[in-house]
Amino acid sequence: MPELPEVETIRRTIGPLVVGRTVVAVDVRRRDLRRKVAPSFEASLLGRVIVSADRRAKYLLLRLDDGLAWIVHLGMSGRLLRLAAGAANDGARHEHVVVTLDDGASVVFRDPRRFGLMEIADPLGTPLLAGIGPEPLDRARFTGEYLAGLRSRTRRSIKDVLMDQHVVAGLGNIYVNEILFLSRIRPTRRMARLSRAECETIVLATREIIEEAIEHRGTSVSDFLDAIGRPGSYQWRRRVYDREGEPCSACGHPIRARTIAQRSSFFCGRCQH
DNA sequence: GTAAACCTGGCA
DNA sequence: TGCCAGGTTTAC
Repeated sequence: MPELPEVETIRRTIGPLVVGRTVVAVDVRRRDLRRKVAPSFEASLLGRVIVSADRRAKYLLLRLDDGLAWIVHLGMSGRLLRLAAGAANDGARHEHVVVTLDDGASVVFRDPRRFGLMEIADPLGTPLLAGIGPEPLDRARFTGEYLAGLRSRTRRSIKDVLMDQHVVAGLGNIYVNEILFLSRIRPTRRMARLSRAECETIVLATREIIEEAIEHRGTSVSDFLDAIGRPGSYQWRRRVYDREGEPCSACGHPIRARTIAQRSSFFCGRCQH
């Protein structure tokens, strides 16, 4: 489900509802997520005050009053939702972790596929966040010069490179497809064969797409909902993702689909070179 | 590099 | 029944 804009949307919706609250109960119903939830998880979270809600790449960081953070990755199908005190939640499945706060509300981690993960750790020390590339909206670090510097000795496609979290943080399949369409560059193009100007174009397109997607509170192509159950609206602005056969918004040529870097990819064969 | 793995649900 | 899905990791 979630790439950077969706995680950012979760952060913005859940932050004001949990910051300042104390954790009064922690219920881990299933530990076997993508990585096993540590035995110390409950004790590390219980009694702590949530002091801020931050995001790094696709990770949500709920910082605690002891300097550690409750770090959550939503994987493909994960959701973090806030249930008000006494809210009916009958028959809900796949709710693997429930954290109750001192106002009676709870934060629920629901993840049918269990590709998500969570831990309590120092964000500066955890291997989870080590080596992640610059945030795409960081104008100082994610630049055309930076991208151009990655061109030498790699045979990787630009799509593969942009989805690599070590290169740039938080981009996934939907937004990389959109970014390359806006850049007019085919997802199959070899990184090494991009011009410096094309690297600049990609950086600008990334910023534009990601800012626009955050403004629209993410993409709900099947089931993404924010922490209070609202869908995003970026799916109505998509130009290529999951639009195989539909006319290109720029030239009318049908959008093509093929697998690139192990993921379904969509592009206009006329506009993108 | 690419393929398969993790796991469940939805849809043709 | 089979294929696909917003992600990441591991193994040829």
